[in-house]
Amino acid sequence: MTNKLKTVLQTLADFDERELDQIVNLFKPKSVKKNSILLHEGNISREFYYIHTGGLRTFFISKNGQEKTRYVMLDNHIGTALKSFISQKPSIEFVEAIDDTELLAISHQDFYHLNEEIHSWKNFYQNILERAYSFQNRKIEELVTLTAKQRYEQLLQENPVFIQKLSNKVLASYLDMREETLSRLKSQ
Amino acid sequence: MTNKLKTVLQTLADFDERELDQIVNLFKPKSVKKNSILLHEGNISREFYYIHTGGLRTFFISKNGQEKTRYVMLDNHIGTALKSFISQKPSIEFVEAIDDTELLAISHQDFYHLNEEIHSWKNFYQNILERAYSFQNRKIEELVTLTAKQRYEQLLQENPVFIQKLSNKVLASYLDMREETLSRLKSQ
DNA sequence: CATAAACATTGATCTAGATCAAAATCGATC
DNA sequence: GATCGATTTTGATCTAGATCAATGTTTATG
Repeated sequence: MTNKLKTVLQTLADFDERELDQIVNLFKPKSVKKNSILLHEGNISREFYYIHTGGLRTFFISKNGQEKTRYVMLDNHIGTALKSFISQKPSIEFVEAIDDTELLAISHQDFYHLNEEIHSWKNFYQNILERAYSFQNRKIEELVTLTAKQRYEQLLQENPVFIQKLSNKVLASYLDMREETLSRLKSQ
Repeated sequence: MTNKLKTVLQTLADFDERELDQIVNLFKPKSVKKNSILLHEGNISREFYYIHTGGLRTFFISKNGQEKTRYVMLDNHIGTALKSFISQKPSIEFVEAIDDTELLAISHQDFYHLNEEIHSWKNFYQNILERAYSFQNRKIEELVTLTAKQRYEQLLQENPVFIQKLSNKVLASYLDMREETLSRLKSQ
């Protein structure tokens, strides 16, 4: 499990073997059941995750009670409720397991501590932030230029695994449409 | 003009006086006329701006030819077409002066060079990225949870200067609605 | 200053996707 | 494996905001 994590870390910054060992030792294994909540709205996001198997999603609940999925992490991906993790202020987002999940978690404290201990960790974090920014940049473009159908078809092309692994309910909220609309799009 | 820039820089990271001098010397003054294009779609974003007076916006053009304003910088704010600036790949965004504008610009080369020369510059850049991420995070929340009217009213409350300084055309595209819709909301 | 071009307003109509409602299917638990 | 709750599908209707169109109003340019 930690070997795969090392590979992922190396794609994001230039660590030597000793540094990688030091880093992955700070990632603690965790098993969570489907539908369990790892972070509840109002609490501070204090962990950063690497997903070994299964998956997590972050979502928030709108004024009129609808769940809005912001981000999905599947096998071999990393992430967390980033806004609260950055600011260490209460999160408006939940983090939830969308499946039985095996993951590795590093605490916020250890994460920031690595900034001082390992020079490349700053580059790693910078890289995470740049990617998170670009991801959202694209999401905004999609929201303001594409129809529901186009958003669905683009995901089908670029990330079909999402459509296999997510429930319609979650997938619809990720694509910013109602379940009924997604159901109709699928049956075309 | 450079003194105000120093103040802004200091709110974002911890620089000493010597470092500030070194930094602001890399920012070159520029005067641009209203409606002039500082960055054209397809070109690489090679400058980062501090706006002294006037304002810039970034926008892109959708498949069906509509302008979509992503980001607006007014007096004493900083920014650029960030995605292309980060990746140094061709931009899908334009940068345009929304008014006659006096600004200071630092080149991408100098900007990244400062990463090696001034330790706190990494923190500065990290801070910029965190803010850019959070800004977009919020924008997505607004797009998926608020009505056109609510988005307009929120901006009226939080940033009325935008409503004074932007043309209806630009403001409407910033709020993701048509000019006609904005016009109707304003006259209520 | 005149004239064209860009921008803003107002009204009428249209439509993508939401909402409401009910039936059908799936899946966890005893 | 029967049962209850959650999820998905299907149909009917509604609506926020887009689109289309015409007119009024600023603003740039020779």
